[in-house]
Amino acid sequence: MATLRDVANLAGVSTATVSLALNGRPVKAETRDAVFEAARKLNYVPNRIGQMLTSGRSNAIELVIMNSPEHPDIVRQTSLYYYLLEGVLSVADQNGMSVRFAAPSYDGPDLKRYLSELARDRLADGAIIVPQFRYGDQVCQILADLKFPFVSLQPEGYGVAAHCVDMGNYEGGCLVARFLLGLGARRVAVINGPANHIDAIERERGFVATLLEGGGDLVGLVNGAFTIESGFSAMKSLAERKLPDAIFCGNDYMAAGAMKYLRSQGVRVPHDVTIIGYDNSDVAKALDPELTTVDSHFFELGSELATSLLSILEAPGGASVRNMTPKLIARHSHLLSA
Amino acid sequence: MATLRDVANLAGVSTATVSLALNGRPVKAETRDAVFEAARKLNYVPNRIGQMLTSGRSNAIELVIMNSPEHPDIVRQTSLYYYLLEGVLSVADQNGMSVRFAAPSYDGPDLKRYLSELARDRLADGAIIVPQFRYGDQVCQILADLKFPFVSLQPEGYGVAAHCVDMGNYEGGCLVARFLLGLGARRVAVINGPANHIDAIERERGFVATLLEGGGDLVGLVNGAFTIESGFSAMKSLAERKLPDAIFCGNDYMAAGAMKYLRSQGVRVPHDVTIIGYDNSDVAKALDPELTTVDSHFFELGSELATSLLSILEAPGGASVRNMTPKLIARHSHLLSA
DNA sequence: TTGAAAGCGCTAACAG
DNA sequence: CTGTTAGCGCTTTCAA
Repeated sequence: MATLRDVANLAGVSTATVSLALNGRPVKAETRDAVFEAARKLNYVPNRIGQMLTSGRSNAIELVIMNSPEHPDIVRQTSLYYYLLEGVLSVADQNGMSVRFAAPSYDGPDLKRYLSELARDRLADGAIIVPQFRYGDQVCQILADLKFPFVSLQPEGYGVAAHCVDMGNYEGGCLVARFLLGLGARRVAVINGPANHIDAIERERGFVATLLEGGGDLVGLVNGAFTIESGFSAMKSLAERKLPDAIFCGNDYMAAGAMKYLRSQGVRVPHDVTIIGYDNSDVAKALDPELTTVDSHFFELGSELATSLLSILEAPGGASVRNMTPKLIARHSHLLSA
Repeated sequence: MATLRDVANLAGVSTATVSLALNGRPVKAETRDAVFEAARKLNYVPNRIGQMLTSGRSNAIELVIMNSPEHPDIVRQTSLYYYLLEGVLSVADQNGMSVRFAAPSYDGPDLKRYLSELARDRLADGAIIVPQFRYGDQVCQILADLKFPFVSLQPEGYGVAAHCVDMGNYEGGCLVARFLLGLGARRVAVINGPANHIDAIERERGFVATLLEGGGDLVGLVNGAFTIESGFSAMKSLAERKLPDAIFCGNDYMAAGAMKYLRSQGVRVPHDVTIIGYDNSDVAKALDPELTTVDSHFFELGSELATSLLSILEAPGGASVRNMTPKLIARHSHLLSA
């Protein structure tokens, strides 16, 4: 593998000159040409490790998607984060940064070690944290104490003051409530995700506040696990009482489960009851009727997180919030008011 | 940030001794204790960049999921690769390796540059390639020429002799054909993915060979794009002729689209026609009726790829194939024979 | 405009 | 068992 020294020898100049030339610094034109020619001949590609050591930067960012031991399946079963990853990747790519990926779990001492190494082993210049659960502030706190640059996907004021991107779950909940009220729904139930999942909490808060304010009644509330099966059982337990006008499900998977249970009981969607999902995931379009849901724009979320992190790396310190706006996607799982 | 030298100073020994002690090499017990104590006090975490530079290894592997400019959506819209990524991550983690992620496109000169840098910039010790499309051999060829260690997710004998993990698409196709024949199906159609997608080709080859051998007839064949919409249109064009007994769809998304079209026409699944999907993706379980499909075990595929790569890094050279076995998941989108 | 030399943090070869 | 020394590949003063 050719090194800078090889190029220097071939071009008949010093390594310092090669470095200058290759990095576009002022060098006599002929010298520059000779250097480039030599580099080309040798198929020279700079050893990034060498560059890192001198520059002290790794030009990499780490995407950290936290997992809960209580709900190990959420990440694996809801592949939304793939889109987020793609969004991060696109921005990183454009800025010559590479992306590392990790998905540690909240429990045990391993986490502390992981974070401590993340912050100090110099493999990444900064991190994007997806806390998911309430205990996310532990993570942010540790990173903040270590003065390691990071952005977190969470609403403002959850624990540590830091840089965050708020995906707009509260607003999304409001959106759904307003939509249902507009449809004429009055008696409404919620099948939500885990009670300690940040997104679930926020969606519910926004939804319930807007619903009650608008004169609707919350007539049922069950927590599931963001999975199809849990949506099915949640719907089952909800159906023990009189069916509401509409059911807001914390994500599309649970909506799919709920619809499955209803169909098994001969209840028609949307004819007998309206179902609303959340996430605009793959399943939303696959269901029949297609699911009315909320799109959080996960790809754009990823790019926003990456953009935000890059600007923090440029100008460290402070705290900030960027608010993303979810969008309601009206499809066929709701009925217009009579 | 504490360095080795700081630890050495505090412990009153040389940096070499600290290095030995920290790496579990023979050192007098008291010395070792002193070193660990000093390291702990300083919150010392080894700078990986320094380690890399001396060892020449980065302890990272790069997961490369190739994209086609013709079908830019496949990766973004079928999130299966997320599970593969998780599988790679789990093995990497267990072996102290980290994972980088990239998703380059096949077109243009950028690809060559990307590969050339991948192979020479020393940021990754090896790569896992997911070629997806036929032109994948270009990529493997370049990497092989550069003598960069890699494993490719593809069947044996596709281009360059190398290390590959075969996900068993041919066998999966056979599985479906045998299943349908066993059900009594005779007139069968296929809605397949893009004609240049490796997985699609293999699934079809296995399927058609087994079907004809078993006395079935192939009465229709349309290529879609692995998306719901393309499944919908493919089904529409297929339905211009007499409906077959069964339709094998190249993936679950297209099966969802096909089912949607059929339902819109009042055709009942599985009563009037049997639909089989592929991938056992999230949508398979969400559909109603739940989709009979084939599971390729993407998580395990990821771990296998990583395991394979790690062993190549241990003992370079040669070529190998590891065959994975897909599994048919019988659910409710098929009818038992009368 | 260019070269010599130092140094980023670590490991390894060699002496002692 | 431990210290000295050299060196991994690069960038960056500092002189010339």
